[in-house]
Formats: sequence, structure tokens, C-alpha cells
Amino acid sequence: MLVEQAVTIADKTFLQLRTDIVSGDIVPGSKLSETELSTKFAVSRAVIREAINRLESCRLVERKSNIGARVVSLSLEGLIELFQVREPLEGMAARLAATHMLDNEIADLNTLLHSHLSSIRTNENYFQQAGDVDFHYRILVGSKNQQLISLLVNDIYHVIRMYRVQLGMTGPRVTTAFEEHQQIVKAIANRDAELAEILMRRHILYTRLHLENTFNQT
Amino acid sequence: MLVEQAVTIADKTFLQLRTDIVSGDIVPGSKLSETELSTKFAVSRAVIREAINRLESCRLVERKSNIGARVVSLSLEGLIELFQVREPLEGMAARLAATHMLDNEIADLNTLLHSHLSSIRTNENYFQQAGDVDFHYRILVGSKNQQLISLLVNDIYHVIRMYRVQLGMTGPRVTTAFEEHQQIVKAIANRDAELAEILMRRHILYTRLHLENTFNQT
DNA sequence: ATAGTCTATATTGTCGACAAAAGTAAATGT
DNA sequence: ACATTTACTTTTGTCGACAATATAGACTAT
Repeated sequence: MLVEQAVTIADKTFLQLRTDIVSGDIVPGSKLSETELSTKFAVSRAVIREAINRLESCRLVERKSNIGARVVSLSLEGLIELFQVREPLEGMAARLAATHMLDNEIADLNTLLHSHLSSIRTNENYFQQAGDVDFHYRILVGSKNQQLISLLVNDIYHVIRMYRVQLGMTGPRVTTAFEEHQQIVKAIANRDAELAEILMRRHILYTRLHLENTFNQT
Repeated sequence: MLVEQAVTIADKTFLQLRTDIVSGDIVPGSKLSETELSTKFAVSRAVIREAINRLESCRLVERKSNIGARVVSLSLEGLIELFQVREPLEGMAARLAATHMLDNEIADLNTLLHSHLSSIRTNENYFQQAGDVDFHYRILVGSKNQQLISLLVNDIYHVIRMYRVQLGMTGPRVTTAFEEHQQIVKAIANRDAELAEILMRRHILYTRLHLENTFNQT
């Protein structure tokens, strides 16, 4: 998949902090003290500042001038807003993928779907989650639109992952989602851009509604 | 409209640099030397670095480790990619606006349209451009989706403006675009979310095709 | 007792200097 | 003459210190 190679110290610090935030080790709403983090990571405040700046542009932290940065706090409304952004973007990605994906990329996607199916049968939850991520990622890359790819991979996906972890969403809905995946791939293989977009949007919409339901019931 | 108040020196430097880049005073592809800029603006390199970092997250400059930052170079392909992102996003904005815009906001939008119409009659090109920006901005705000608003206003709009200035696109297409605007507002006033989205997407698609044509013909 | 002010403290913003990496040009060897 | 190495210069990355702003607590006045 994607290789993010950290060459500078600020890179590593940024990646480490992002992991800590997304995984929940640094709890939402908590303050990111520059001095504190610089001693913890044993680096200068400058690299911490740079890392925090980048976290801000990923929408993982919010910063106020002369006050400081806090990890974004989670709300159902925020998650809904995020999915309202993700839905049309991935819809367009599927539309473009139907036109621009190479035949062998589509074949690989089918292979992935089959391995996904077998992991459903054996109830391997972890791989189901990873398989879902991989599925969306491949279609996104298949769109060949760099703006779209960068926007979703570098920003939105991480924020959504954070929400999922925080809200304890261990995404079930696998069996029905699998059928939706299948239909999307079929539309792409048929080079039906219009249908691919509609199906992808529906797929993400359903996921959103499912998340809303599970969240509201608890 | 939107007020971006710069409290810190880095804020001001960032805004100044962004203006210079979008307006073309700093030409695309040119290098942003930290030392050079720090002497030019009479500030320390730290604030220049922060400003450049923010420009990078706006997608206005590209940075490579240990090498430096360059203003993004323009290409027709890049502009197309950008419109392929913008189209579904603003489509969703129109869809949401049809549900969430307040009645008086819709009334204001109609007032704006009428003033737009009169400026078309008198051929005031500058106000036509500004009017178009204002139109899209109001619908975006009407969506009430903070993620969507921030994404378009803080990032995408600036990049598109840079492309327009650079490629010398003094957006004509006003009269037909006006009718499209009218139809979109009508759909929103009717609270027809589905139609509002379709019309907005078409509107942006047409704009893109128009830009492609004018660019290819020259 | 409460509101407001003032002082002390902690945190962020800015700066200049040093370290490390990349780029450049001269020098050497074949 | 060309390629490679080596010294040198330039630019970015990192650091610690100082300045400016915000927060917290003590103090005063009504």
C-alpha cells in the first residue's frame, strides 16, 4: 500500500503523534502542550510545533493562537458531517475508477474480494476491517486523481479511523457490505461510471446510517 | 463574508504569501527560499517555515525534505482534477443547503441574484466574477457542514483562483451561468435536495468544460 | 461575599545560532 | 575529454533562549 517514509525528526514525531491520536492513546479534547511533548519525545519545541501544525491541517487537532492545540473532540454530528463529505468524494472516485482503472487492477480487486469472502466465512474480524479499508483504497487509487487521493488518504481516512476507534465501532455489517462491494466492482468492470458512482454513494450512505443507529442505541 | 483575522506574525506572513502566490506575483514553479523570504519580510526563518508549511497544506506549494518548497506548477490536467473534486463537493453542499438553509438566507440569495442580473446588463465584469464567488460561497455556508465549508474555503477555492489568474481565465460564460444559478436557487427554495445537487454538479461540470475549451483553443 | 484589579506563573510566539544535508565547482586520475 | 572524488558553499533542519500573551491566584474595594 502507501509508504510514508519519515526522513526528518519532525516527520517521525508527526507520524507518532498521529498514531497516538488516532488510536486513542491521546484522548480527544486533551491539550497538546508543546513543552511537555518536547521533553517526552526528547526533541526541540520547533519540531513539536511543526508536527502539531501538520496535525492541524489533517483536522486531527484544533489550535488557537496564543492558547494552544487540543485534540478534536468527537461528536455524532461531526462524524455525520465527515461522512457527508466522504460520500460524494468516494462516489466520484468510483466514477473515475470505472473509466481509468486498468484491467489488471480490476482483476486484483476481484482477487481481493474473494479473499475477503473467505475471511467472512471464517469470521476473522480483523481482516474484514483491513479488507474494507483496502477495498476503498484501491478504488481511490484507481481514480488516478491525485487531488482526490491525497485528500482522502492524508486527511479524511485518519479522522474517520479516529472516530471509529473512539466510538468503539468494530464495524459489523460485513456480509451486506460485501455484496455492495461486489456490485461496485462489477459496475467498474463493466465500465459503467454512472452506476459505480451511485452504488459507492449508497454503500457509504448505508455505512453512515448503520453507524448512526448503533451509536444512538447505546 | 469570511473574516480571516491574523493575530500572529506567522498568520500575516502566510496570508501575504498566499495572496502573492494566488495573484501570480510569485510565479508558479519558483522556489521559496526561507532565508530570502525571511530577509524580505524582515522576520525570522521560523515564521517563514510555519507560513510555508501552511501553504503546503493548502496545496499551493510542494515541499521536499532537505531541498525546499516550490510553488505548484500549473497544468490543465491539474485544473481538471481539481474540478473533479469540486463538482461532487459543491453538489453535496447544494443538497444540504436545500435542507438546512433558512428562509431568509434563501431570500438574500435571491436578492444577490437580482443584483447579479443588473450587473450583467451593465457589463460590469469585475462584479460578475465576485458575484459568482459570492453565490457559491453562500450555498456552501448554507450547507451548515463545517467540514465541507472549511475544505472548500480554506483550500480548494484558493487553488482554483490561482489557476484562473495564471491561465488568464477572465470567466465569461456569465449569461448562461446566471440561468443555472437561478435554477439552483429555485430548487433550494423548493427544498428539492436531489435536484439542487444535480443542477449544481451540472453547473460546475459545464464551467469545467468551458475552461477546457478556452484553454485548448489558445 | 462578589466583582474587579494586579501580580506571578506558565505557555505560546519569535528569534538567532549551530548542525546536517544537498548542491556546486575545482581538482585529480584514467 | 570524461568520470569521480573532494573541498566548499548554500540551504534546510534542529536547538535553546528571550519576548509576548494568556491563565491562575491573591488582593482590594464596594
